Amino acid sequence: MTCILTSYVCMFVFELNVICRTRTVHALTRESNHTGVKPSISNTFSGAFYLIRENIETNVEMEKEFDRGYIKKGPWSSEEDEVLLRHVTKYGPREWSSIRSKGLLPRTGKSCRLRWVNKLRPNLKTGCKFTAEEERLVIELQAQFGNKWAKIATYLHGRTDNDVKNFWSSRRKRLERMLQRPPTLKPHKNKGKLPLNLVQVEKVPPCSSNQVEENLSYLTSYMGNNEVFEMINLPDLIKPNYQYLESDPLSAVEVEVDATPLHTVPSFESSSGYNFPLLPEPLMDYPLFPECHDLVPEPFDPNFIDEFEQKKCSEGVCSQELETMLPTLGFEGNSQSTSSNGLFKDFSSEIFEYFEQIPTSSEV
DNA sequence: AAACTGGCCAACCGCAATGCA
DNA sequence: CTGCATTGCGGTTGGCCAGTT
Repeated sequence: MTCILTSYVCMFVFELNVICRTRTVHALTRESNHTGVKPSISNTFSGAFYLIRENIETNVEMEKEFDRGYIKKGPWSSEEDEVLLRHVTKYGPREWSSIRSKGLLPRTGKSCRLRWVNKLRPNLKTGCKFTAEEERLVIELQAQFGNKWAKIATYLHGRTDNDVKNFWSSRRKRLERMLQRPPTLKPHKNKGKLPLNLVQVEKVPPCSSNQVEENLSYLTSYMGNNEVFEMINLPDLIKPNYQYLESDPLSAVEVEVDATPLHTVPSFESSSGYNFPLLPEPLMDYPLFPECHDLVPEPFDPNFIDEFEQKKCSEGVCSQELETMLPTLGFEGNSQSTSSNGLFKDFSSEIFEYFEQIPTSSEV
């Protein structure tokens, strides 16, 4: 009896999770209602489609469209998200192509997978900026692995390869732009701060975004100053294995900027070249922005996906799957996190605005 | 107030790897 | 072994938004 009740509670809570998560996604992401695309069957179809399938209505025209091979592209609707989440709940994050072949969504398997991985997966730190620590980690890992974003992302709790890639890309663009254009010190950008050219490098702790920029401004403002170029070319002291330093001035500057004084970064092996600490497994804990803590109720489970395989249930959603999925609500078996705070703490306040709008069963 | 610019991010595309018949 | 389907990954694009001119 207890089990049954627990299952029902879990089911209910998971449904809430599904609803809230999809609402959250769309509260956080900008719904592009004005994409400029003409309203056509392409636009109206996908939203209506799940209703057709879910409610087992028949709309011959739309079914024909689907059968004709119509594939929707572009932004995802909350309805589509819900359908996708239901599929993943039922079958696990797999069989992406079957979502289309079963007629659940007019999306390609690739598109579905991408949506799940980047937006719907549990424990994603959606809308949360990279912390200084994450930034530093990305820089280190990128130097170690190159542009292996998926690999790098496994070391960053709650970040997708797309997140890392975008972060790196915009960071790189920023740096490029700053190097291309001699900085003009604008007073309004340095309110209450020392003039950038007075910043002492040795006082700058390991990189945060602002500090990186300040450092860069400091460096670029001294372009042409031999002393600075000597500093930039310190890789032999700091990161001797960087081969590309001399050929890529941008990288050189990045390294200089990113190069933290050795004594402040215990994880660096300074004596035997640039040996990053071995990272056989994704890091399980790292500092977060205070506002991000709530988004990550428990350590990331790198085997999350595997658990679907181990716990594949013959029909519907079993309680084990729910346990796997429910960590996003703090139901991972940790009694402390099942408090009311823990239950909804990973949702922004916005979500409850949406939530209140959801009609109750009696209203429906 | 309008135009411009840069940052951010979601999503697409092409290619490679893998699995399977 | 081969060909096809599926999955995963990295690069790229395009749209929105906020800040600046």
